[in-house]
Amino acid sequence: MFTIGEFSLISRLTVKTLRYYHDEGILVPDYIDDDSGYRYYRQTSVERAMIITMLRDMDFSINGIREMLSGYTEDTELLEHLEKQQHKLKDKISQAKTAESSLEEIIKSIRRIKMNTKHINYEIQEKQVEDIIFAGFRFKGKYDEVGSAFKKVGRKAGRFISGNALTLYYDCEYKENDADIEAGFPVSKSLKANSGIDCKILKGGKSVTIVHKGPYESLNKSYEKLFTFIEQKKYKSLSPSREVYLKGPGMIFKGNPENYLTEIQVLIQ
Amino acid sequence: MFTIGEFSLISRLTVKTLRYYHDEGILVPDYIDDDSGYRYYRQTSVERAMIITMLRDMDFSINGIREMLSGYTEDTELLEHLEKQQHKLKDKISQAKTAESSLEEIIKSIRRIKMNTKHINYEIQEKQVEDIIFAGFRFKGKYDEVGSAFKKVGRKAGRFISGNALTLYYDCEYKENDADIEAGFPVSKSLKANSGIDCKILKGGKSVTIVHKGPYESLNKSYEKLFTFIEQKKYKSLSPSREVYLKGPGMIFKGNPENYLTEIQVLIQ
DNA sequence: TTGCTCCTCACGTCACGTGAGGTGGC
DNA sequence: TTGCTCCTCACGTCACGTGAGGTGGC
Repeated sequence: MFTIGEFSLISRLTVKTLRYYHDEGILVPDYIDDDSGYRYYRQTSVERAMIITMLRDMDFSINGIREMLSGYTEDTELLEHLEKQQHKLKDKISQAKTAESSLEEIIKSIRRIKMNTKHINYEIQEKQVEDIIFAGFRFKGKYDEVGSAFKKVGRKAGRFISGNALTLYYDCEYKENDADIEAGFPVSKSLKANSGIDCKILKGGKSVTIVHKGPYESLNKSYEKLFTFIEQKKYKSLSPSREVYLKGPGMIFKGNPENYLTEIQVLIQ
Repeated sequence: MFTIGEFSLISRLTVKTLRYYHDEGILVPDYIDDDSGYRYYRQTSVERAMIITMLRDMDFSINGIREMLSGYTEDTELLEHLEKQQHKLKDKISQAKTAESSLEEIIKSIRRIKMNTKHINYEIQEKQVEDIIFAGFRFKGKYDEVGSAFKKVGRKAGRFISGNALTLYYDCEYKENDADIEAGFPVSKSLKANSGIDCKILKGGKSVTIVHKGPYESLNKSYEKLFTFIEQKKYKSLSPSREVYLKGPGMIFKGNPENYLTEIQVLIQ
């Protein structure tokens, strides 16, 4: 006869679990001391404990186990129980598998962004910007409406998207409410115009650029730097200016705005 | 603005769940009527609801989701969360898989027993019993000690077991306490004698047999029939008699004793 | 005496579900 | 008025875990 502690070590079930199984009547001690209330278990109960553990591993409920171990379930009924449980397990497996693979996708895309934004130069740069095919939605409104514009274009352009989201600002000044904005994505091939979404080639050329780190509210600081530089160099800036969102709120997680990365590009003559 | 019921239809989350997510602060209504307490949701919250659903599908806890959606987790931290969750999911999958395959094994073995016991003849039969290689443990004791004897032999003979458990009764009379019993299994090859477990060839021969259906306590009825028949036929019975357990308490489930099937075999001259 | 094991009882966990009892708008 | 939707509050679920407060044997 083993005390509950010894039996716990043998059966690899916690003392609490053993007491619970006693309460539930699926693993009753072989002897209980009337005075102390101590539970004692025989060697033969080890086997029963192992069977219960096995069934619990198979996700059977305590009630299910009680019924199955009661000894008065017919074979056919027992088979039904087992097959039902097998189905449940199979469902669980396939669910977990799809969840795992979409999680994998998300992890990959975050890693990709991390890789791409690892070796960024935060200085003002003069560089050549390439031509791109651009699918965009142009509207007049507030700056914070670009989010829904991206969604619109995203739905249409879908799998042809070939780079980071970007916006074109056609105004030469800052406008609170009625800004002339085009928001969209570079795409791998020209798409048919559709519900306000237009495709065109954005000509590249010589540009001055800077990568802004931080929330969008502080973008003005980087604009200031950039235009001061352009003025010093006596360049002439061309409209529209562009913002490329290297790292932003993203599709799923908002992220920390302090870590947002936005490249401002101004074409020059 | 949608009422909670409308939003429930759109988001495919129950009203109760939406109220709970409100309480937990992970999906707060966009407007709450002060008088009625009615919750109202905007279109933009649909997306958030979908993200939460996705994360719940991936088995994230409400607290985990709250943290991840708070917007102030760094990328590295976020990646850690996601990878941790991925590990959890992978563990869950592999656990469920092993559970499912052992369940499959059990189902198969029960089906096998069902098949084998489907077309059984319950009449007294005269038939030829074949020679078998038998690994057994012989002891003097009570009938209900055969269980542990089977276990002993089972552990040694393991994968060489090639048929149903059987016992040999060497006494010519019924003994309550000091019965001379050998319990074991037919095996596919002769094993070395070891800790009281002995291997030998059980010679077959002409026999009278009957299949007993029901608990072991009622076996005496079938014995009576069998020996009455032997007497009538003027056969001479040979010792030991055998019991072959076609269907019994089994390795895992006790089953219903009313359905136990035991073949009694008595060799005759 | 001390330390260890055992006991019971009540409450906590997690993500909701289930009602009871009541209100408000069409 | 009726039927429907919404509300809050309290309690239930499932398989234990956590701790408080206490006992008994070495």
